[in-house]
Amino acid sequence: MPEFQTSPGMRDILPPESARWRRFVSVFAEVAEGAGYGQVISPLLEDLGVFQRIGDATDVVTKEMYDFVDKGGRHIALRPELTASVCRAFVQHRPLTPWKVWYTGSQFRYEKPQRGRYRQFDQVGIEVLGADDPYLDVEVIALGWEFFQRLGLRRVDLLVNSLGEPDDRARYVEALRAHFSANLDALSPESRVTLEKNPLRVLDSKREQDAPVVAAAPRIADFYGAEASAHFAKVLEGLSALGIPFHVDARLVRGLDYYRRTTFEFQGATLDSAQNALGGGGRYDGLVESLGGPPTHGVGFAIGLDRTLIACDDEGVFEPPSTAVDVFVVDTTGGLEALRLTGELRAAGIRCDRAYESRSMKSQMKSADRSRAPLALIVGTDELAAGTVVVRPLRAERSDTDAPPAAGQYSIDRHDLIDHLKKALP
RNA sequence: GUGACCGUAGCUCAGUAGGCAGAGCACCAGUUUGUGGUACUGGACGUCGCGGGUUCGAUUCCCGUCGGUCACCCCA
Repeated sequence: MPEFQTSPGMRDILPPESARWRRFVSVFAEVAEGAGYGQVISPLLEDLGVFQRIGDATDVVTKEMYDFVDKGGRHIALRPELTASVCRAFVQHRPLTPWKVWYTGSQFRYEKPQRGRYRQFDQVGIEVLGADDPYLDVEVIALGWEFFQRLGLRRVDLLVNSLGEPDDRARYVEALRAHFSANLDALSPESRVTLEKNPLRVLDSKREQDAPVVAAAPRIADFYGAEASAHFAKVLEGLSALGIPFHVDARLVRGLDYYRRTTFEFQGATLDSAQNALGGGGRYDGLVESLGGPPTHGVGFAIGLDRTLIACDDEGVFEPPSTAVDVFVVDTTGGLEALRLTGELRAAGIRCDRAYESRSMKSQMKSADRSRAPLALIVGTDELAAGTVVVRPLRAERSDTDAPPAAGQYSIDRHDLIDHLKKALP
């Protein structure tokens, strides 16, 4: 074991997986920018208070934040999520509304790591600030759905719910508290603790013991006022109009307290229930205000890279992209010619690699094969003297084992090489 | 934070009732004096996660610790 390794819950993303990450983000950028969303790049660090406004009943804020006092005495936190940062940026810069933005980046939560759950994790997401249209909720959900489709995922379930207006929600929480308190004996000890802090979360319990009491709990739908009912009905109408399959899950409550009215979650059907949330979001009217801004509507979602990529693996879609170069230069004259040639080729936009340390031709050809380049360019003493280069197609089936080793290759004048390659390469 | 299981080569894993550390794959080289897939031959690679204890002797037994996986919790 090396002396130094990554901290718990932190990882290195190496090639070729790193190329897949980059493409993941670029696919998301295409979806978002194709709908008029611009990218926000916000700092990794924020004043601790920005996140404390999210709510003091959420573990993300109370137990899981990386925070410290900087050299200037400021109390700083590594961002545990991005919605609060976006809202802070909105309050600070006051852009025109509706403000439609997308983002990507690392977030930090001090949790015990598991598969699909890391202390530094990446998300992509969108937020829209300053519009109350229920069809906007639908647009936001549809963009998330579209993104999963583009990745090739087919086994993603969309769950939607409404938490009602703040008043509705407050009355519902009281009803829940009453219900669970009356059935305290039947609840698991863990849920009794949860009940004290946040009765909504008890609905989320995965313990079998809690199932009967949870099933008998009051339904949020019975507490909607006229406004919330109308908004939710329009959301469902819009989803149906777009042909996006969904089901309403009255027990869907999200972990962050700021959600109101619409909430939704994308679940990977191939994942175990413990870590099956690929992404989620909802409407959070009121968050901007709590950060010192004007009353502002907000809606958005975030999608986790790790879990979504695990789902892609499970479904066998969105493979890592090939990072192969176009040609591989083999130089048996000492390497200076390879240095010149790769420089010229790269300047001409031809992607190329080479071998080093003056290895044998056999060894260099082996490297060429491994590089997955379609062509090898071979320069030996004869070619160097004659001003030519041998072009050898690689990766072809060499079924004819009796053919001479050099079959299929050809020599070309050094001056014609770049033009020739530009035509020969796909 | 709680609980269970696991840490031996770059990777996947054997193994030792406590006595010089193993395989397959991968890597390097040769068989092939200028040519990549197969085959054969050879080579390099380990503080057996770390620290302490017991012992003549510990990778093996005991304790601790760090790391990983899984479940709870939480969430992406």
